[in-house]
Amino acid sequence: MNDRSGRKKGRADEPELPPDLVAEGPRRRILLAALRLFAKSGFHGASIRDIVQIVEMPPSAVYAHFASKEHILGELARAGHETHHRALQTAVLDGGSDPVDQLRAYVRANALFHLQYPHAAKVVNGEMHALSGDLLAPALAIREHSAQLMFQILERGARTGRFAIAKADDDAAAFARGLHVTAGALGAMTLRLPYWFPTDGSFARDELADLQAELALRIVGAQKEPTS
Amino acid sequence: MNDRSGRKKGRADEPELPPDLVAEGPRRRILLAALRLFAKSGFHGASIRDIVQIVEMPPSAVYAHFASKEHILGELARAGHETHHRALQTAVLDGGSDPVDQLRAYVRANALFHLQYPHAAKVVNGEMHALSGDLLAPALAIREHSAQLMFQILERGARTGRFAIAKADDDAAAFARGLHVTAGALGAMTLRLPYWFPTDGSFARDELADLQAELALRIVGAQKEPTS
Amino acid sequence: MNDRSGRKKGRADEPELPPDLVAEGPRRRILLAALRLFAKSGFHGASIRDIVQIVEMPPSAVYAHFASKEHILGELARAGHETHHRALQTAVLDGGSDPVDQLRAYVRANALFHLQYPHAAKVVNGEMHALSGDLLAPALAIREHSAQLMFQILERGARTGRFAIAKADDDAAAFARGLHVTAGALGAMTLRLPYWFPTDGSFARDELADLQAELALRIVGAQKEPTS
Amino acid sequence: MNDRSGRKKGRADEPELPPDLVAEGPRRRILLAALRLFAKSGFHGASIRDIVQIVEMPPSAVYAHFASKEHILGELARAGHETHHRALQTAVLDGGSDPVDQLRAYVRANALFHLQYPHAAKVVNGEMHALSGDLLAPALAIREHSAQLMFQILERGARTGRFAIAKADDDAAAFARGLHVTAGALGAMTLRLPYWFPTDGSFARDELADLQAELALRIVGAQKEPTS
DNA sequence: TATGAATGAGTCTTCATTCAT
DNA sequence: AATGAATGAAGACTCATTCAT
Repeated sequence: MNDRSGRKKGRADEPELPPDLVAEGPRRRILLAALRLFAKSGFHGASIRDIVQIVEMPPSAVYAHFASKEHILGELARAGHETHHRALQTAVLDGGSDPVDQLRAYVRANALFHLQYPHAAKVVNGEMHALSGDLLAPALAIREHSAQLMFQILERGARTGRFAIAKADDDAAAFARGLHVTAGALGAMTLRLPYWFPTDGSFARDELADLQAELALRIVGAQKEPTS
Repeated sequence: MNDRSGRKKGRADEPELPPDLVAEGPRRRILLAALRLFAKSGFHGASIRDIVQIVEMPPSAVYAHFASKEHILGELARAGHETHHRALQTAVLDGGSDPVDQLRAYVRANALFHLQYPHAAKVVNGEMHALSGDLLAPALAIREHSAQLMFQILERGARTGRFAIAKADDDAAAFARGLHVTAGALGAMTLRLPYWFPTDGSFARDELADLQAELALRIVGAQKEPTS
Repeated sequence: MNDRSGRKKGRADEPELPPDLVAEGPRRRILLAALRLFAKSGFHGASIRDIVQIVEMPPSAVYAHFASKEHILGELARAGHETHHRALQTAVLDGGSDPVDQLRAYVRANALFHLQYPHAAKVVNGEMHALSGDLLAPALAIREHSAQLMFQILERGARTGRFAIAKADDDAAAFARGLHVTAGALGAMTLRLPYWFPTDGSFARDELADLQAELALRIVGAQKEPTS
Repeated sequence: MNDRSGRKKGRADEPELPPDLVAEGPRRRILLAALRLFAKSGFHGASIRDIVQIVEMPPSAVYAHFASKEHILGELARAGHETHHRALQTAVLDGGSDPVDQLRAYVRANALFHLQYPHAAKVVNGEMHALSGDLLAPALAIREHSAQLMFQILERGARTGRFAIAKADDDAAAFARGLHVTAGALGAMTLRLPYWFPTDGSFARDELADLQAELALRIVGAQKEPTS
């Protein structure tokens, strides 16, 4: 309850770095500065000098901690993806076996991640084009897992009749496309949160997450009760 | 109905530049190359040299047509916003007076824009941070109009009982927040299209737009019939 | 007496281009614009584009009249030197045979040139470093003539006892050095006029020229009457 | 007393950089190279590449020491003005209370500065047009002080009858103009020294300074003895 | 004469990175 | 770990000039 330091955010002392990022001292400060700058100006729009100006180091000091600028982004991307994925997986596993509950849990957790780590979310989703090779691969792998998790929930929900996935036509391929579009909408809805949600406290994060979960259930056409 | 001649796009000869961009000859080729590069690598990630390598000009030739690299982006952003807004407005005006029809028209038009001009959509939504001053202002103004248009549809639909906007709580402020979240979800769903929809022809654009419109109606809780 | 157009100068319609510059139409306008810009920013500080922006031509149009930017300066320098030299020579020839009268005439003419063509004077004296070869040579030749003219006046004045040229020591070499310093001071005094004299009309050119002539006589230690 | 060892200057090892310029190592070498080039070709006529070619650095190395090319000129201009002003002020303060002595001291010091730092003098007087804002202001302020110092000497000398300032007419305004012209001539005479004085040793600096001081006394019409 | 577009060399400056200490 | 200086490549952009029309 002690809040005497928060300068910009309504909630003080809240970490902006995903917890899967284990770093302390200068290394942590570099990562934090880079995260903010990459989120605001993009990877190519933020220079090493911009970063060290915030952290008050000489540019060369960065290279005692990171092999290259790209490695900084790589670390942020990896940790961001891991924290994100862990949050989703934990939530779903805790969410019971009903696809409706699972989806609600997934969307809530997804939203809360994007609300708590908006900078990381922006970087993770918008700056991957600057990554390549070994720095890109692990993030992409995790991302794929998260997508699969959502697909499985949707598929199971649809198969069991808990969801009424939208489809324009009637055949199996059309169903797959409906699944795709639905997953796309669910992901997009949450992914864009960091770009518009106000940080002035007018929105409670929990409420926002609840609202997005409710919308998610509408999107999939969730039935109120299991159809048996 | 089978079109396999296009090299990159499912449909050949389809313009990638928004029609509000009036340009011919070298100027048009510069804009097109810049559009693609900005969409792929971001404004700061694409150099003038990258652009002219595609267009096969010396770097200095660009400056016979644009005052600066930022002006290229500015022109793309302006035209992109204008074409986008025109599409939305026309669709809504043609959509009748029922908020359900209006929303369907809005979302369909929005989706079709993002499907037809995916590069422009990416640039317009992801590279505005590189713009400032007189180059930024017109785009922002148009963007605000488009947002207002959506809000008016939502508000009217909610007021007339055609929509059942989600809300966590019950008071007026909660309703406003619900409106906000709903608008956010509707916008996000479409805005993310260019990042995942396959260009191999497996999706018909029309079907995709229809599916998103259907999802939109679910999101707002559209009632099947006017309540009179 | 008709003055209804002067925008910047107290005296309207006064030419800034030395009369030895025979040019009309676009060629003249180019020379005028270049003269002003070279005087203000120096040869290297004024670009062809700066020039044509004033004259409202495309840059290429310049090359119908001048072989190169350096040729523009060359023409200004040549004509400036010629007009200058002609003014000095005429004045001295009209000035009678008394060295005192000759010096007065020389200085007056010199001052009037610098007051009437201040831009040309600045360029002629400050931008010669940008000239070389055939463009430099004629100007240097004329300059040498003007210097010789002054030296002859001084020498004759000293020899005839009309002047008491300052000298620190007493031998012949010291006298030559005194001549040198005296000539340097006389030239400098006038040459700097364009850098400080006010164009608001607070100084009458004639008065200024008279004052400098009076100073010149002091500098050479002119005797009131011929010593017989 | 014969010194013919110097390669370029009559006197070897003589610094060209004004002492108010505190700099060592590469920074000093950059300033020195820039000073010479600016003096020869003007600010816009000397490129960073010209400079680093002399100093044997890559162009980027310059920016470890100076924020911009204009900052190099700014530093030269500031230090040049300061050294110049200090020399004048010291000389006048040491010169006694008689305006004649003060003027002699002022002119001697002024001349010696221009003879010892001819490159700095050229730059300080000929390249200020390339400076603006915070780089220009300090130099202009100092310059104003130097001018005021001279004016005060002249005014006091005229008031006390030690000087007979030339004037064409007789009223107070004419006297002010006479003062102006006189000051202009005194300044010009010295200012032009670097453009003509031979560095081959044929002129002793002291003699040159003395000769200019003598001319100065003539210019102001100095009376041999105090009038009372 | 005039022009719109183009051109290659050059402008100043910043980049990520390295190196000696 | 840290640093101050350095570095070569690249950044955006401007230059004087040319060329086809």
